[in-house]
Amino acid sequence: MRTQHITIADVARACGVSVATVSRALLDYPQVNARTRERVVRAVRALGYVPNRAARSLVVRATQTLGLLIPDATDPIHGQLVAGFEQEAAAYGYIVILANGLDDPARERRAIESFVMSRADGIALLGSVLPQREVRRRVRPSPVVFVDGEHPGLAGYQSDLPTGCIRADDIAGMQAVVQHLLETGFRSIAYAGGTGNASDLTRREAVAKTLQRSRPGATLRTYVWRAADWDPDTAVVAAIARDRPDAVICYDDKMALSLIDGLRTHGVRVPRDVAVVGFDDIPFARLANPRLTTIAQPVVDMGRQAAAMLLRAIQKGTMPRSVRLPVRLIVRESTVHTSARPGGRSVAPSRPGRASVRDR
Amino acid sequence: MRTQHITIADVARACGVSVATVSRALLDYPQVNARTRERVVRAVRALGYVPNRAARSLVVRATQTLGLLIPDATDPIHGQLVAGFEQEAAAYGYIVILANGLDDPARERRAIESFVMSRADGIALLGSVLPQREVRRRVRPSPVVFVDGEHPGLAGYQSDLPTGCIRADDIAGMQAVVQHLLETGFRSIAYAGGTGNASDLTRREAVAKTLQRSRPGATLRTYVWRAADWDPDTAVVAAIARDRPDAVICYDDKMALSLIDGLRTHGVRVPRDVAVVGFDDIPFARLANPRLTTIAQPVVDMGRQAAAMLLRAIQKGTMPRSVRLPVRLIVRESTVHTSARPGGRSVAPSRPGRASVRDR
DNA sequence: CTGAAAGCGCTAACAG
DNA sequence: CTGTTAGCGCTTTCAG
Repeated sequence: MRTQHITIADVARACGVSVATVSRALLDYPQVNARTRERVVRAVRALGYVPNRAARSLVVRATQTLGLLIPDATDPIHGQLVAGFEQEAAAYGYIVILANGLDDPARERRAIESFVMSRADGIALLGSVLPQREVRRRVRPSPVVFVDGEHPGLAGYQSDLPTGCIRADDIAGMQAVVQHLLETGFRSIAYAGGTGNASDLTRREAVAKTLQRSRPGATLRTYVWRAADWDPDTAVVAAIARDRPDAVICYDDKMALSLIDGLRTHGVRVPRDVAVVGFDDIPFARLANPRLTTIAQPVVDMGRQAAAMLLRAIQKGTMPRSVRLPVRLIVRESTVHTSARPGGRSVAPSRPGRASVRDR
Repeated sequence: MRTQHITIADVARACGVSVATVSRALLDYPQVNARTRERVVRAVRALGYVPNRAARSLVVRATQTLGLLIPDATDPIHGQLVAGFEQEAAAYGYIVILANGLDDPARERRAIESFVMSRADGIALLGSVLPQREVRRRVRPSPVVFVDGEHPGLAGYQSDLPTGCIRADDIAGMQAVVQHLLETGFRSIAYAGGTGNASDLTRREAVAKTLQRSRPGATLRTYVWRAADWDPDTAVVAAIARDRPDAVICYDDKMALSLIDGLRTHGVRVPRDVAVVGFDDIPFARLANPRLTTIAQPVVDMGRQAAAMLLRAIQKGTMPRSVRLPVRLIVRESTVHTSARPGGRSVAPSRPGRASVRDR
């Protein structure tokens, strides 16, 4: 345990050259003699030398490190983004330091400060609950990318900064959902959400607007789900079981699956009695029974793109423009009447909306 | 973008003291004059100074960093471990660098080397596919913790190193499952797995042994699932639909849920025609329809413990002993005949095994 | 209580 | 092609 780490000086001594030569050999400088390099490489292996990144980054003023903040690693959707991000970063020799913000501004500030202490060359924030300008100020001069910023002030997605923001096009997604539901013949459509963050507000608003466009004067009944992730909000479930709207659009898949489970306990059948829609297309959406109609966000890709944007910003010194990524409506059983026979096949909706796919 | 970072020298200059004093003030040395400290703190805030961790760790020979390798952030079970690990690390002021090994030895070696370059004070490996001694050698002198090591040589869980290993007690879990199935009246029991890693081999073996103990001579029919995570292995599904074993114990919940979904397509009812058991108790297990009987591992806690063990090893210089954590059998609908009525309630098994709970 | 100075391990001029 | 040397930003003796 108390062994010191091998340093470049040890290697230099071992093969009778200067530390500069060892450094150059390891950095693949072309001017080093092939035989010298060979000796160095051999000594490195023999001694088990591994360069000290801290020392290196101190002099080159770059850490080859990206910081990634996510709300909560427990959520599969965040995990997928992490996977994409880490993959892209690793492909370019960057390491990633990870922090969970838990939707708490204080924790998020601490995480950001930690990234700055680590002098991360770039920082990505998923679901940040802080104002974007505050973040920019804190991390300056490192580039930041916001993925699905959730600061309430961002509701409507109009006020994302012009560069360095990545978003799925929730609004288009919700329009497609509403259109699909209406075309399928559902009349009373409700929304279940309630986190109060930007995307919750935006999604609800998008549903309301789309609904009003086709049926002026209609108001959107909204259920406020207060339970934590995965947990059923029994009050909401009971209310929906009682009200029996034709369809409920949920904030995300987790909520939708919880709701479906809760409704089953109440003896309410989905989609026959109440249709349910989710958001995200987590892997379980298609394994649920009934399989869940949802909006797929390209999450892994968003993670990859976040890293790629940072890498480009680091290299070029200028942050790429913000992007809005397309989502896909995936129609599955939870919004399509199944035949009476248990285990029966799904029936296609009359006319699937544009930009939608039918699954299976 | 091109602004230099503020250094401790800038702060010193700004308040007319030496860098040593600034350093001491920031490190809360008791001997600094209260008024001096005040001036320093003020300057720090005014200038937005954030210490450079690389510089600091170079001199103190500690990085306040933990490395965490997981197979794949996409998997919810791994995400939960990450959450626990990061939480514990953060609570003690450590940052975590994350890498995905993807069950690939080469990637895992690269990740480990990266941790060593970062001079992580401790390293945790989830589902490592490398021999434990090789890993120890590579990371020396840093402490390593193995969580659910998956190197095939570890099958049977006899050969985990005596210190620094964390494992769920899969074997006890499988015994409880088999016992539960037999007591519930299932006779032909099959196993579906096939990753070939340590826990797959061990779980299968545990099932086979337990079965043989109660019915000598019985052989365990095994289905080899070759599809990737989440994807149905259509051949296996078809085979099970044809063979109709009374119950299938799956390697993990993902496989179990895929299987259930596949069987539904074949018109095979779970549990009426075939009962299905998973492993892990991912959040979706209890939202599935039928709700999935499974073995719960304390994953978040395992993450926390992994970090705690490393922290203790860092502090005391000696690694705690390996631990085997208890698991819980959670009996849900997928192994209990439901009433004919759709949406019907579950019926309790005659005598739930020890260490098992009934859910809901 | 504070300052000067010596590194931590490495890279990058600058000489040779 | 290789060696010498001056730092990178910080902590920590050692003197005052």
